[in-house]
Amino acid sequence: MMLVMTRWLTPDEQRTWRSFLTASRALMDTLDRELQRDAGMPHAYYEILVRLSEAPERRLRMSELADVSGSSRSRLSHAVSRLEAAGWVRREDCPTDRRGQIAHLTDDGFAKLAAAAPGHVEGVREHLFDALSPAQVEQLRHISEVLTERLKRA
Amino acid sequence: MMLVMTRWLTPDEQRTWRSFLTASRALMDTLDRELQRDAGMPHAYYEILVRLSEAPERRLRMSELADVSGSSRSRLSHAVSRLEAAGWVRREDCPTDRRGQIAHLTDDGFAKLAAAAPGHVEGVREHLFDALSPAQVEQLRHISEVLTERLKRA
DNA sequence: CCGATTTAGTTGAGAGTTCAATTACTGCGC
DNA sequence: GCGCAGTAATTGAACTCTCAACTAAATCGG
Repeated sequence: MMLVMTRWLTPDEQRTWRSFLTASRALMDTLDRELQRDAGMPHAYYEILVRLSEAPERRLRMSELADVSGSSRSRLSHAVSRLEAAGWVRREDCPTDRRGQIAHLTDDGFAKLAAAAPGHVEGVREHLFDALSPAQVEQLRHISEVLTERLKRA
Repeated sequence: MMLVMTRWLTPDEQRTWRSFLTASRALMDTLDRELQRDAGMPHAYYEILVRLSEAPERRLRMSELADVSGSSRSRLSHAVSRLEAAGWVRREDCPTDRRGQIAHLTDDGFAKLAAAAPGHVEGVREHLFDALSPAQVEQLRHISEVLTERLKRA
């Protein structure tokens, strides 16, 4: 029989955890809703377009795009299929690896992104940065980097 | 014609935003996956059970449950249907408002929650609190509370 | 070089979420 | 009381995401 003492959360941790949960959920939901309303796409799709737009020649291997956009491969595959149907992304064969596919942001996709970006950035500013002091921004960055680092190991 | 200067993000804000996005997504994905694997339910369902378990008599009006669990009404409705099918929740008529429904956590549901909680709490501790100093926990709580407060207005 | 393992990417099914429409009831104003 | 705006909750369709299974190609060990 397995018997391990659970390290329950202290009241302070409990409060922190619930606040964090509520805040990040509300923030993401709000931004997602705004993006859906103004640009007709979920935030996950927006991020795919952003990452592609920053890549050299606006091209990225599927697996690399999955990594930087925080998607599973399967999710990315489905998403790119939709983005391709919308005409915002095209798939190309990889010349050096015949298993590979390269996602390429089209001009239409870039235009779409350029049109959506100001509104979205305004949302991020309004709902996140306008609420925080410079010191808190610094703290949040540090905390997020520590967490990201730790979660990458797992 | 609408013409508003976009207040773009500074490099520091950019970095913070992306880190936060990556970290919170990774954290939620990890906890969701663990909960799905160990308890066969997504985190959203787990939270519904938690909130019910804390309510007087383990009963809560649907709309109130939606509020505290951060669900839309529609989402909650679908979710409770599933939880009801699993035998963890029952719906009852509200005696004071004939439009109302009351969600009631069953004994099976409570047992299920009690079984799932230690593993989940361990995950929260491992992936979140073990990575942060007490000062950072304090900072994160404060930041989250500010954000929650602001997002509630919108 | 060859079989075994690993990696890249896709696919389909099932599960969860969203959005808009719908039903039913409450409570307000007159 | 009566009509009417607002509230409670559900529903179905469309969409997104997850998981496991699958194909195909690269790579590794002998």
